[in-house]
Amino acid sequence: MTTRPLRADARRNIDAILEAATATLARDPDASVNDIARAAGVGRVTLYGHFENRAALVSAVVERAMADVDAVLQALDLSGDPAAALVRLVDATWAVTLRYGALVVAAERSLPAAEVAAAHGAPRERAQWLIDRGRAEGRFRTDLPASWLVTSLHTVTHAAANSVYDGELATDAAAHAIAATMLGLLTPPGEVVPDVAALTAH
Amino acid sequence: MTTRPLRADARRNIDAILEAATATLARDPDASVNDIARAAGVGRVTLYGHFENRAALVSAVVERAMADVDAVLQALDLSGDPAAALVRLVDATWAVTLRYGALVVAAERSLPAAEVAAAHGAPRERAQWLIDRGRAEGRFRTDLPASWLVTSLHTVTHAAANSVYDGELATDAAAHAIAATMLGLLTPPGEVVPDVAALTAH
DNA sequence: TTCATCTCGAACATCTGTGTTCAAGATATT
DNA sequence: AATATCTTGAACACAGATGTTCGAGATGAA
Repeated sequence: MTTRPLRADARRNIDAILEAATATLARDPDASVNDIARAAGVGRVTLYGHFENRAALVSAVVERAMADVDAVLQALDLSGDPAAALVRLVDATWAVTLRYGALVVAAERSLPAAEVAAAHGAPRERAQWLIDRGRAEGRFRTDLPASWLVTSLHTVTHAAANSVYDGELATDAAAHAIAATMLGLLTPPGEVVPDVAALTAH
Repeated sequence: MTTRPLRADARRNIDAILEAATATLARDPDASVNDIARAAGVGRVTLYGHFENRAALVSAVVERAMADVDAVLQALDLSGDPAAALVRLVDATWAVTLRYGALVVAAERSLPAAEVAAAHGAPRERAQWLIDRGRAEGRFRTDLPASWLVTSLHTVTHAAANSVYDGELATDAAAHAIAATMLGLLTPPGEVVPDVAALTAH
C-alpha cells in the first residue's frame, strides 16, 4: 500500500504539532491534547486528524526524541580514561535531558511499559557499558550493583534538570555539578576522588 | 467553640481512613478517593463525612506523617564524625521513605505549594545542617552548592525506594547502597572515599 | 430502651479530558 | 479555475473523578 503524498500545509502542521508536543510535554507531562494543539497553533480536530490517539502522539514524540538522543550518544567517544569518558557522557546526557525533560514521565503514563523500556534501554546500556569498563579497570567502585550506579546517574541528572527548572541551579553550573557528583559517586572506597577540571583539560 | 466528642465507631473509621490513605497514597499518589475509602473498608460518603475535601484528607495524612518523621529525626544524634552521622541520618531517612514513599507526590498535586514546602523544610534543614558541619570540618566537598548536595541525597533516597519497589534492589541492601553512594558523593576531590563498614563499626 | 450519632448505597450534579461527527470554509495542487 | 485535500469551531457522546443529597438502617451512649 503506497501512502499518498501529504499536502504541504499538512506536513507543516504535523511538524508543528510534534514540536509543540515535545516542548509542552517536556515541561508538563500531564498536558492535555488541547494544550498541545493550542501550543502548535492548530485546532484540536486537526491534531486528531493526524494522530489517532493521545498515545499515538506521545509515541511519535518519543520516537523522534529517541532518534535525536541516539544520534548524540552514538557520536560519543567513550574510549580512553573511564572517568574522562564519563564526564563526556554526562555532558551529552545533560544536554539531552535539558531538552526533553519530563517527557519520560509522559511516556510512562500513556505508553505500554514495553515501549518505555525499549526507549530507556539504549542509553542505559551505554552507561552500563562504560561503568563496567571502569569497574574492570579498577576506577569505579565494585561494592555496589552496577544497575544501582546507572540508576543513580540517571536520577541525579533528572534532579539537576528539576533544580535548573526551579532556579536553584544555573544551567551551566549544573553540567559541572552533575559530573563532579557522579565522579564522587563512582569512586571506589579507599580511592581518591578525581577532580573534574583535571579530566576536562585537553 | 467546643467540639463534641466523637462516637467510638467514628473515631475508629477516621483512623482506618488515615491509615489506608497513607498506605494507598504512598503506593499510588493518584489514587482516587474511592480507592482510599475501599481500602479503609468504608463508604465513600463516610469518608466525605469526616474530611471536607480530597485536599483536606491529604493534608491530614501529611500532617500525621510529618509528626512521625519529625519524631524519628529529632531522636537522632548527629554529633561526632560527620560521615558516621551521615550514615545514621541516611538510615533513619531511609526507613521513613520506605514507609511514606510517593506520599510527597500526592501532596505536591493536591496541596498548596506553601504547605508542601513547609513539610519538606524540616528534614531538608536537618540534612543541610549536617552537610554544612561536615564541610566546615573539611570532610565534605565544598566545590558544589550545599543545596545541590542536599537535593542529591534526597533524590538518591527516592531512587532507591523506586528500585526496591521495582525489585531491582533488596530492601536491606538498599540502605547500605544509599549510604555508600552518598559518602562518595560528598567526599571532596583529592580526598579518599571512606568505607561505610568502617563507620558503622561500634 | 431510647435517641442522637454515624454509616452507606444510590442517585445526582459538575468538571475535565478524550475522541468523534459535521458542515462550512480555506488552501494547495494541477 | 477546478478540485481534492486540509482545517476548523461547534456540538456531541463518553468516561472517570469529585462532591452532595437523601433516606433507610445500624450502632454507640445513657
